[in-house]
Amino acid sequence: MENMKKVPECPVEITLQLIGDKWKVLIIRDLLTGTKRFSELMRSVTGITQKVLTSHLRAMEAAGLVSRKVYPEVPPKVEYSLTETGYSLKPILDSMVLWGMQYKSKL
Amino acid sequence: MENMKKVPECPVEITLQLIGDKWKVLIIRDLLTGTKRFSELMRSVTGITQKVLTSHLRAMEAAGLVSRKVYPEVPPKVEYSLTETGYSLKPILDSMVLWGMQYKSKL
DNA sequence: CAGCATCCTTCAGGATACTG
DNA sequence: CAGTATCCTGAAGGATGCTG
Repeated sequence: MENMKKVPECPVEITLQLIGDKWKVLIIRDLLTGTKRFSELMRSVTGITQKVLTSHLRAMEAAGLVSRKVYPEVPPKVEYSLTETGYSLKPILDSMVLWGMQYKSKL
Repeated sequence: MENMKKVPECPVEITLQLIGDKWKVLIIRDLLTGTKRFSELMRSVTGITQKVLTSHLRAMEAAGLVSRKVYPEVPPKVEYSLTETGYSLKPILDSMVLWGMQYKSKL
């Protein structure tokens, strides 16, 4: 059973496995400001397609970072929000924002 | 001239453009502990190939994150280290390490 | 509205061989 | 040792159409 490489020893690699992806970071950034509907995310995450947004939301849901709430209405309404674990990523995002601003000012 | 999307407005996207890549994060992590030779990086960045390591180092050099020092010897000796800008990424890496550890302990 | 199903393209990254 | 040069594959992601 050498296929248990799902859990790397190194902490950074764990983090990368969960959010080491451009789209995921952008989705989390937008969810940090509060609950969003699917269509809102489609608009706020510039350039993402339905398929990609869906698959990433599913993956993050499975990882316990995002929760999905379906309202049994017509037309359908689905809201996504960060779980406590997902929200705990905020420090990482914050430092990325801070660094990005500093880097930009040096250009 | 709509091809000027090289500099996104959003700080997070700037950061992602420079280190939004699994390999780059791992390379930076290893350089944070000090100057490394090419072969040392090949070993410490588990699983990376020569070509990929080279291309990422070049990109990070161009971005001003990494400096490359060539010693005119035989056999060749090349050392890579973080620039001040590159080192300033440490808080991001630190928060990723911290988060990774916390997430792991919840599994 | 919030998706799922398909098909198709692209290119990051891997494998291999060669060199100053 | 530290690369460069090719070739090649897979899978991430884009485009489009359909539906509960």
